[in-house]
Amino acid sequence: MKKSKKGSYDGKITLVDVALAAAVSPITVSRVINQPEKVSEAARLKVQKAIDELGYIPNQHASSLASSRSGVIGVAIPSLSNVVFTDVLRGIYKVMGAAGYKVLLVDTHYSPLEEEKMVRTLLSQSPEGLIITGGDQTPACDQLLRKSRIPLVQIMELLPNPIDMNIGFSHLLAGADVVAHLLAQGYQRIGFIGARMDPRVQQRIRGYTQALAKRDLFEANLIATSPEPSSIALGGALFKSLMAANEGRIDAVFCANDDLALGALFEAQRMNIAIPKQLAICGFNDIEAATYVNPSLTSVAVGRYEMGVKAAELIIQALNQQPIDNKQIDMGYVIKQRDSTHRQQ
Amino acid sequence: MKKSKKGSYDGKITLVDVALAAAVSPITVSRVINQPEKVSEAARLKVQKAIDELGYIPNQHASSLASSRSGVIGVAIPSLSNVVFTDVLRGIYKVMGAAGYKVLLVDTHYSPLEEEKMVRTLLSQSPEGLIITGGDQTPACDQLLRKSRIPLVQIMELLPNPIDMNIGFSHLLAGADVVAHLLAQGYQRIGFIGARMDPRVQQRIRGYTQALAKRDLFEANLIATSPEPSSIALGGALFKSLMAANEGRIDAVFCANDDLALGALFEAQRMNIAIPKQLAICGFNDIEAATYVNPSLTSVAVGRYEMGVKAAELIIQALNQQPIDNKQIDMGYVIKQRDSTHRQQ
DNA sequence: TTGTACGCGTTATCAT
DNA sequence: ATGATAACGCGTACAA
Repeated sequence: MKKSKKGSYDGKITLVDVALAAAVSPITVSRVINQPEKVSEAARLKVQKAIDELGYIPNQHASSLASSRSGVIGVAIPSLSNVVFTDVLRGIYKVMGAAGYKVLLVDTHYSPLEEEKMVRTLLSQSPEGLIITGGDQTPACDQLLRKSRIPLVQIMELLPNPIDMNIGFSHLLAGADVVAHLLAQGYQRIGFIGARMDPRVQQRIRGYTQALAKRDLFEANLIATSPEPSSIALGGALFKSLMAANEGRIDAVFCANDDLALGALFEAQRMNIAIPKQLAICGFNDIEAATYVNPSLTSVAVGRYEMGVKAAELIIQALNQQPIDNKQIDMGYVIKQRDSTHRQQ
Repeated sequence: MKKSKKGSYDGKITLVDVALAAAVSPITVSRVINQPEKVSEAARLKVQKAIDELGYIPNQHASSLASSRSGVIGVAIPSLSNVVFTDVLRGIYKVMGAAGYKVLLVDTHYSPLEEEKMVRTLLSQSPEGLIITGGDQTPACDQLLRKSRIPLVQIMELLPNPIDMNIGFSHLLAGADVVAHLLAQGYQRIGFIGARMDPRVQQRIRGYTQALAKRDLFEANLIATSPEPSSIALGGALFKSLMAANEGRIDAVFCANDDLALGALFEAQRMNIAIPKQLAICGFNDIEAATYVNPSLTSVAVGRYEMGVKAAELIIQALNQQPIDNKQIDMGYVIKQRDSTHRQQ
């Protein structure tokens, strides 16, 4: 089962095998694959024929090693079971796929330590670019990334000290704006429901707290949170404890995401609380259900797919040595007002 | 910026650099990383120190090339924006991550041609195993996979002719069972709403059609479909056209998935149709919202995460040369009856 | 347009 | 337990 110096059979067809079959040199085969325009029509056809007949598939590891170009972009996200990230991913895959890059995707489970481990994994694949979530890296991971000298985009939030490039929006401002919206609608006792408590949720809470405190409307028991992953079920449960902790004296709930908001909304319905008459509910992320649920759910919309696209484009620009006018991009957000927070009607 | 024969600096630290720093041979460094037990305590410490100080990260491409072990498992799914697949993915990542394998994930966009392209991409990375969705490969892709001689699992549905291993459930039986359930509840004119029309949805329709035809209850205009991706919005739209096409004479709707079902449910509410009194709605996949929406939504539950786990375990078993008792595994399904199809109460 | 020589960073093999 | 040597399969640089 060994393979002799020149292309004897071992199951794996190599470039040398193709070269032998086509009666050309290996480098010509290489060129047919990578720079067909530099090869004569005749040679190209011969080689292509051999490739097809032998079912040759290039060995990307050998190619990467020889050229130090892996064609791989590493991506690290905190969770695979959250639309928020898969939407961004779709944008990344779209652009990277079209540009001929493969995406190596890792899941950090919201843990900086896991992230560090995963970044090592990614780096060992000699990625040409990296897209990671947020700015909550361990010091070691931060060092690793700074030393790596490849284009890097941190996504999902605006960072004070980006390692390289950064694209996202201000969760702090968004949180404060939601409060402003609710106040403008006449709601006063505004509760907050949050789960998983990642850095972005914490920023939303800060925005919420600051906005309320500024009007002297903040109280600690207005906040109900859980370290567990968000879910509709958890939203319902947190809503119940929020109401209990305030003896029902709550007239609006700001939920850290739409799953929690749906849970709160469904639970409120079961408790026969009229929305938005007795109680307003505002979500975050604007998932599709927000538009169609009854009553429709006010939520904060962000161009996640577009953020993925833009992040990928930034990487590609950097790889093509094109100038990048702005290393930090604010995607902004829009509060989509719907029935669930529409008091006067 | 070149690198001389022995470890002069070029930005990339190699195994040779580490060996030099630790005053051992390169192979010893390699052993410290891959088979630490075969190295003396003293050498191990020296080498580990050098690795840490230099920030050495192994080059996986060189390793793969030399050892013909890439540590990569290729996974192909039709869509990143569908919980159904990301749930499975979570299971795959869980097991593969724990076993030290990297996952290379590609998105086929429900297209066999795209899938063939992506499979080529995957194969060029010398994956040690492959997990792909369904059995709708192009002939060329099928050939590629059969020739590849690496463990392969086809997931999501039960296939008549699996290439290698197969894990899923019968969408045909599930479709028929849903009809049986609705009939048992006393519903007679049962419509079907479907979108995207991939092979699995088609099987569900076949099951539905056969079950109805057997009782002479089938009519062509009971089916409303669209080639577009499923969404809540589309569910609402298809529901409206289904009702229009039947002049409202529909007393149950079987939706190909829960997004469509939620769309139908929300739209029915807006049309003031009482559920389940006037109309039953049954979904498919049992996403979390099905349990909590009001009224709660009957749906077909499948252990997707478990399917991902099992698929990954099959691959690993095969890689470890362990015997595999059953190359085809039926995950089964359960109809979760909830309020939306509960006529007598 | 085509080919030659060599190196990419690591591991397998065989010695010591 | 440790090391020398030769691949692994391909691309770069230069030559023809």
